[in-house]
Amino acid sequence: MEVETVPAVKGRPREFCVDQALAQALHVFWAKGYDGASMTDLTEAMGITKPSLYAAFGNKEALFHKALDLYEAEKLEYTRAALQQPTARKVAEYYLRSGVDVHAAEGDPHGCMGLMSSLACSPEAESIKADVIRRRASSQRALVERFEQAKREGDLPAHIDAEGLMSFLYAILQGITVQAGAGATRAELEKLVDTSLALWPSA
Amino acid sequence: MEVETVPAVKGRPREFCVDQALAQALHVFWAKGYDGASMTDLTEAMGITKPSLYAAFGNKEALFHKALDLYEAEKLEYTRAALQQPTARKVAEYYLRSGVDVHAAEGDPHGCMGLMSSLACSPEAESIKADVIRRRASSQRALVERFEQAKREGDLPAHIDAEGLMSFLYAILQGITVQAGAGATRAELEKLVDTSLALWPSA
DNA sequence: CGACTTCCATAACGAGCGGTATATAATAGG
DNA sequence: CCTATTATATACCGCTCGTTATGGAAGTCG
Repeated sequence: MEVETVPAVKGRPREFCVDQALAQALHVFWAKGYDGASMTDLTEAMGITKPSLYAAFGNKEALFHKALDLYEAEKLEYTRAALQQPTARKVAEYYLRSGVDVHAAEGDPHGCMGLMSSLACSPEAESIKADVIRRRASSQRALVERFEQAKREGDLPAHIDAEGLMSFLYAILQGITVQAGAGATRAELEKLVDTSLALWPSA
Repeated sequence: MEVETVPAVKGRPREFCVDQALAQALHVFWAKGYDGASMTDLTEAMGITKPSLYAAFGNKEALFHKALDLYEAEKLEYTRAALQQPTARKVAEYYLRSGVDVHAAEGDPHGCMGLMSSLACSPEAESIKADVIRRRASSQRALVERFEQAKREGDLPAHIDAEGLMSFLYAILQGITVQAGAGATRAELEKLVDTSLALWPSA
């Protein structure tokens, strides 16, 4: 999978890097939300003009979906890595501590891009909401299965409801992202995580 | 404090009820968020024209703040009632069960108006965010004090961090409102509450 | 009955939105 | 060199936004 140094396409070559421009667009969407990010915001941050944007990405909605793909691949990778942890408790701890790392990071916007786009987006953005909710449901399903495996392996009490526990863990994570977006300090978020883990059921 | 049946004002009397119109506006803001609710949405739901709205409420932002006042007074009253419960556990249970009742009610929009307005609002609505966050902070302070009282009264273990527990309870509530807004069923939300309460620290 | 005051209805304002038509510049193949 | 193809740059489109000016309708006061 070598990058072709010679473009082998006919016309004038584009003068910007698509991946880099997409990363800038992600940053804008993350900071301002789908509706709040105007095409002017986006093109200025991406360093390209509107026709270039439309030629390369389609339209605003398509750009957002591609940005969301990048966001999940880069920033939400921890939701997959967490499942590999040996015990349910460690899964939860990995989930929450990584959640704090990602959603209260120094150089990135605070809060969760998916959450802020699943709420509050208003007019035509129903497809955005649906996309985010669909992705979230997939992640939640994996978490339920992981907890049922943990029950079988004995590191979760048998009386625990896996779906309830997943919903619980997800709620904590959502609370983390909400509070991070509202300006909570990292110390406050870590205290929240510590408190949550102190209450986590032990086998 | 009698209602004056004779207006005693000079000009033409207004033809709509301000309180009722505000209630309609609240419903629209709750369902669509600050940015998502257009003046046309609002005036249509309120049954009045734009000049009437501006004369009675000032502008969109002032209308929102008044709607938020009404929302807190009517729908978030439970956050104050919860503090009166005799034990910290009952405070938490009252908080969470009322949260489900309010944010997944039949006739009202699902999710929390304050939360959806504190996230994602975009351009000029910074003052909205600040207002919501300020109100939230006041509620959170009361909860911390209630938990410290509970520690003194012995119905919370002494090693518990009151701020951490408040942040935890708030995160669950925020998770409830997020999941309610995303279409979670009432049964799912109640399962989340049951799981959370099962993990609540006992004295 | 005016005079005055307040409210309602229509229509319009400027600004910003997402999206695009047009013209020009840069590369490839013939 | 010429044509075809693609990217860029400028300017603009129609639309909706929040907000307001204007004219008339509906009241109280003298």
